[in-house]
Amino acid sequence: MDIKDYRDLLKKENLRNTKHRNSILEVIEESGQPVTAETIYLKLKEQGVSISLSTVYRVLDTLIGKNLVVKTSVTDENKGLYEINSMEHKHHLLCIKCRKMLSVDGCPLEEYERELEERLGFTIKGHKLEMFGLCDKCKNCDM
Amino acid sequence: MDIKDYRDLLKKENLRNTKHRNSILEVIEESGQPVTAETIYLKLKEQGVSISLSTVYRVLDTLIGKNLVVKTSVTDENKGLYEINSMEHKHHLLCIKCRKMLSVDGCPLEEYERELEERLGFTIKGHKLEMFGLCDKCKNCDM
DNA sequence: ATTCATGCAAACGGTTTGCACGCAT
DNA sequence: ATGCGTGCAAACCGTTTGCATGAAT
Repeated sequence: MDIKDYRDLLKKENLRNTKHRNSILEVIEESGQPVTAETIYLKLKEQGVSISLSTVYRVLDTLIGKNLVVKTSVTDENKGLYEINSMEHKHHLLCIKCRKMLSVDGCPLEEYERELEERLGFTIKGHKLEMFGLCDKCKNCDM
Repeated sequence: MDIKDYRDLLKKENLRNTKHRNSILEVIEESGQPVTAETIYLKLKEQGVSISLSTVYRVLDTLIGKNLVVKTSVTDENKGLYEINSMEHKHHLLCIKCRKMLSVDGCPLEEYERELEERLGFTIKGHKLEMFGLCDKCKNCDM
């Protein structure tokens, strides 16, 4: 089933159905949080998939080109973070201790942006909001 | 006066008062928007200041260490963006056409964050909000 | 059979670092 | 006189690219 999962998705975008594209989509999807190219690469290696880092980057580029994946942000070490493009408007919550990242649906900014547009003569097309702090677990332990 | 401007600021932080530190602070401050290391470097060259790019980076690191400067974000080309640490809570508006960046004071997120904290058991320590769109000028011209 | 995907190694570009010299204290 | 700041070149690291090979259609 690994190999069939994303076949239709890829076909719809006129992309060839390759093992790598499938496994990369799978890794991103099931990790449930934004991941770096390196993470994808390592997870695949771990699963015994033979792949090169440049392929990961190329597949990511391809998938981004078809809007199946989005590069949502960048880690402290300047590594790009990628996730499935759910098309839903999401924001992120990063735990500064365990580095886990949560996605949050919904958005409190519509009114604010409308007010800013009026005040500044700017037309706002989008935004990116990242919050950071301590997650449930980390805030209750001392190390 | 170039040389005296930031002397006290530097002294207060136990930093030696050097020409480069002064001019870098000056360039960042008077540019009034987040700037890259390269921009700083080029502006200084333009002004006839002899400096190397690595010094720019080192001075930036030093100033960040003393909280005089903050690295607020990253350009599309992965260049870091630096600005004076005004200590005020600010957000940014980037014009996707002319690439000008505006800073906006104030923040509409307090309540939202409190609500999220309650809902998710997360303690939110901070956030970063970037908005993008078309500025006053750009939205009225076609090219 | 043709076109596109992949691996490898080399290139790239922003940033960092080691070392010798120079300047602020 | 001392220690910190600086320039230069080389290293570093995430990402991209050229080229030859392999797989999907």
